[in-house]
Amino acid sequence: MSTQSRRPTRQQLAVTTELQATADFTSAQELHARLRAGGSAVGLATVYRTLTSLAADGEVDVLRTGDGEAVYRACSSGHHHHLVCRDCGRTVEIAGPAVEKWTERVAREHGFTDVAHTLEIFGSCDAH
Amino acid sequence: MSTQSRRPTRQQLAVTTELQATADFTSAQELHARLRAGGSAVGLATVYRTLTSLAADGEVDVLRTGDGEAVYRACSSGHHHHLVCRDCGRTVEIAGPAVEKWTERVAREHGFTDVAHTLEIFGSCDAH
DNA sequence: GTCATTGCAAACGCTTTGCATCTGT
DNA sequence: ACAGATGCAAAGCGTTTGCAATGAC
Repeated sequence: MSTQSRRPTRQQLAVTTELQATADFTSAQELHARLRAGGSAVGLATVYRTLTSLAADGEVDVLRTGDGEAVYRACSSGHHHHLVCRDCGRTVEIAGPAVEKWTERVAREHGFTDVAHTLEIFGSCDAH
Repeated sequence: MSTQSRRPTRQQLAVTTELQATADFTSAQELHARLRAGGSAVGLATVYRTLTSLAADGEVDVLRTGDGEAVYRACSSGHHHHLVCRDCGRTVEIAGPAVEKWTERVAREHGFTDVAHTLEIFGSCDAH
């Protein structure tokens, strides 16, 4: 089902809409509960399938909470990384042009093309 | 059991020793398998309990892989990243002092302490 | 002897999947 | 009509926990 084409169905539209209506990172379970509460019931499996597919196409950001739950958020456009508090889960978006260039260069130096990367920063934020 | 006091037993010693013998982040399962293979069998639950406790006391770093598995590493062991070929799986170890400093600085600027990070670079290597 | 630790297996929570049904085009 | 999406319930996986047995001091 994945790459490049989604949204033919009521369910997928409900998921993407609900996701975009939420600024914060949201778990699949929570999204599912919210949809159900909002009247537009969607199967949990479908929520997972849609989110997985959206993530594969890079249309949403995914990351893992400290206890291993996946949380999703509609991309706020462009490429960026996350600074995540391991205590409270607060996240800050980070842009780092220097890092982008560095990864690109290092990869090329080793003969790699079509370069992509993942970077997450963890710490304890001062709200503690 | 937790805070500040561990290691009275053969099992806990085996876990910490094996962990320190490994530079990279390692999952509980893998550690368990390695211990078993190495002759010093330890129950899986005990491996988990020990790692959790060590992590709680800040004696090991913990983070989550992309698929939600927890991986552990003895603090202060050599740190590096990986450049991974998405076609053949070939992996190159990368050291990037600049990136280390950058993540540290960015995190501090946002009031985060106790900073750790994950970074993986993906691409297609020239062996194709 | 006392109290913490171990090991096993059962329980858990999140996620994925098999399969029959339903939908969109 | 057909390919793909859906829903349910069952299976998977990593992780945690209850509890009796074991081990440390």
